[in-house]
Amino acid sequence: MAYICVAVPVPLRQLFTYTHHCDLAAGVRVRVPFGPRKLVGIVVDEPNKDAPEIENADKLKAIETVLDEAPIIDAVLLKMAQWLWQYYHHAPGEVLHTMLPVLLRKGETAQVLPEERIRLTETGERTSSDELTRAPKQKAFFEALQKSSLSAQQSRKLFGSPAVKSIIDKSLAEVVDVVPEVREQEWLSTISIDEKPIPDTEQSVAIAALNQQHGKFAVSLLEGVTGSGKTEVYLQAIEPLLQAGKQILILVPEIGLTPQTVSRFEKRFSIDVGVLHSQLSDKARLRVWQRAKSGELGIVIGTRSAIFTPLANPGMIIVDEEHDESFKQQDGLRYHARDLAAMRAKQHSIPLLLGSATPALESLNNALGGRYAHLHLTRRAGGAQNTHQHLLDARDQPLHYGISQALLTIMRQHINAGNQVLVFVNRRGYAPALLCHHCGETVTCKRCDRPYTVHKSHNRLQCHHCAGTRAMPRQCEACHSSSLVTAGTGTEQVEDGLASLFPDVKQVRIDSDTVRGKDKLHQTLGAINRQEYQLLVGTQILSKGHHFPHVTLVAVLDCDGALFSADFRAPEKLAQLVTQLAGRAGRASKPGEMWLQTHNPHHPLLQDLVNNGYGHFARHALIERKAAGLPPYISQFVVRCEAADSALAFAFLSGSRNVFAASNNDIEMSGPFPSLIEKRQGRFRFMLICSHNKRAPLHGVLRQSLPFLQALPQATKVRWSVDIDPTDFS
DNA sequence: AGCACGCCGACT
DNA sequence: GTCGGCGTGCTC
Repeated sequence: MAYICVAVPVPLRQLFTYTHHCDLAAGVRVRVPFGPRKLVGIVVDEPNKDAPEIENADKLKAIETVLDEAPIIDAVLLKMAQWLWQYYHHAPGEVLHTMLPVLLRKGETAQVLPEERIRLTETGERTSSDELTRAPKQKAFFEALQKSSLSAQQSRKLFGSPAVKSIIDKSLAEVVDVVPEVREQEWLSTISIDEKPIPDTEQSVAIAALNQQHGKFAVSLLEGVTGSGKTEVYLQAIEPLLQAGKQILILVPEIGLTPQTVSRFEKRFSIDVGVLHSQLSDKARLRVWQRAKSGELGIVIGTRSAIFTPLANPGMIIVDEEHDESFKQQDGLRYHARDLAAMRAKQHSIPLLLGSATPALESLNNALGGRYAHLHLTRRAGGAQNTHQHLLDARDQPLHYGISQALLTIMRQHINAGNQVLVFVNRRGYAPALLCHHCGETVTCKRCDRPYTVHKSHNRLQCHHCAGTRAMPRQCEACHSSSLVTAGTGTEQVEDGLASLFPDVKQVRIDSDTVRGKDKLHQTLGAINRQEYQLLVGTQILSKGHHFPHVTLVAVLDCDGALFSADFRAPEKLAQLVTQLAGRAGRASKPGEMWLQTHNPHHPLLQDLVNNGYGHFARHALIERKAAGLPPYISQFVVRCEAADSALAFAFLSGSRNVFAASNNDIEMSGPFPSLIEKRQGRFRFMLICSHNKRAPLHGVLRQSLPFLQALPQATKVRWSVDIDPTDFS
């Protein structure tokens, strides 16, 4: 009789011991009884400290069924799981759970299932496609079948269900179940290198440096301005690895995973690329997981959670746009995919490549400190000029819909020259608030205590925190005055204003309200690049991965919010946004300019950004972070707590603070204080920030204290969570 | 997180 | 007399 340590998917920071007639390998799934229910757990190797002693072994239950013949999680991923639950102080069962595709969590088989394929029958083989001239769809399908059998699903998608059905009804083809064969390094039989540009000096240096790193752990930061050809470096750096039969894992931001990105890799190498994104069906996701694990796929591209994809022969990991915030999970297991990529690369002894035009301060600090290789691309391809950036003093200027007269004049010049103008507004909707002109009271969402955003097109108010809406009120709720006015400026109002200021100009608004769904966004972007519009108004979406060759002027309407935000990362985020935006505009023949409208034209950070660029700004911001004792020079974690009863949430964090202080009075704490968004969906939110200049003691305190936090009287009545290395304080 | 057990209120 | 409200406690 063997004792087996199992991670069970419950939010408990412990493992459970079961009995079984023989030993089981770590990484195998088992169905186990757990209280009154049955759960799918995963066997782990770690000796369980919380396990009962062998004397009271009679309390142990037996494993009900073993679900896998061989481990479905390899040693490196198991090691990563262990690191995850220790570093993020999370429940082991939940960690392993998040690492697996949904179907495998549910206990579904990890074996590759037979797939429905359609092939010609004997009758079909003897039939000529000329007999189907009157049915073109059927003819096309039939001719495709003459070349090779097809998957049933793909056939229906390509030729339509009726055509497929007719061919089968005519007994020309039949449906058969076939288990797809596993062909490791399948891509080696088809790989060919498509025509590729000759790299410039900087690119060659980067590629050569990366070629030295094969088979060993090394991290490189590729700091390359927008349009300098980072992707070309990725392509040429992975080429020898692919040819050596090594797999490449590429992480991209959520919004950056476009069909164009994928097809660029597919086209260069003529190989299948596995794609993992949030909208994939569970079945499709499992299939990519299987093909990556068996070594069939040469390249896997995916968003954050793709870092958990198993690989048979890993050769390199790439994190593109590594500064992007979407790499940090913001609920549940709050991991950072970039950190995890480093951890994983180390375990596999393979290189990690981080690429960005605007590196995260954390990565830049590692590069400057010599822990990462630092590679630079400073020239835009094709001789394109950098966009010139200027500050525009908006003080005492009359603003028309949030735009100064000076800026309007510049916009008119660019439009008259036949170019496109991009107006960047950091706010959706019409206006961020509706307020009473008489008493100054704002109309607020009662659930969130935040001003409603005015959405004029629907004539409604919308709360951007809880998504609740209400009709536009006629009177002030406080003084019953009927003179309600909008305050501040959102995309919708800018769009309205520009329509009256530039009545002759076609404009389009791009924000999450106007472009719901990827298709709509791509359609709009296509129309923009065909110059169907001269004026573009939009939010953050515009800064992510799309190019606007005809835009020669980028106008940023409000930089001031970020300069005085309670979030110390706000200036860095603004600088990244502005720099990314500048990089999207103009081309060789059409140099662009950017105007940043501000009430603080002498602010040192803005001055630095505009005069010296992001690289300089970021290096300076690092010095400020060091002086102020902020990350990455210190470590942080935050305890968040939310409850309908605000006093209860506050009390839990006060109690937590006392627990931490008792454990180690060296750690610095601030709070508990309300979150930047104090109330969301009817719940009050508070946080307690804990910092220390060394990571180990900080984590030590947390490890010691967690059982006491769990035992606090409020612990079961509130929702609380721990966020290690927080990046978002909203 | 689930799920059962348990102890008080308004109903056929 | 019961059905059901959700507070408390446990899960190898």
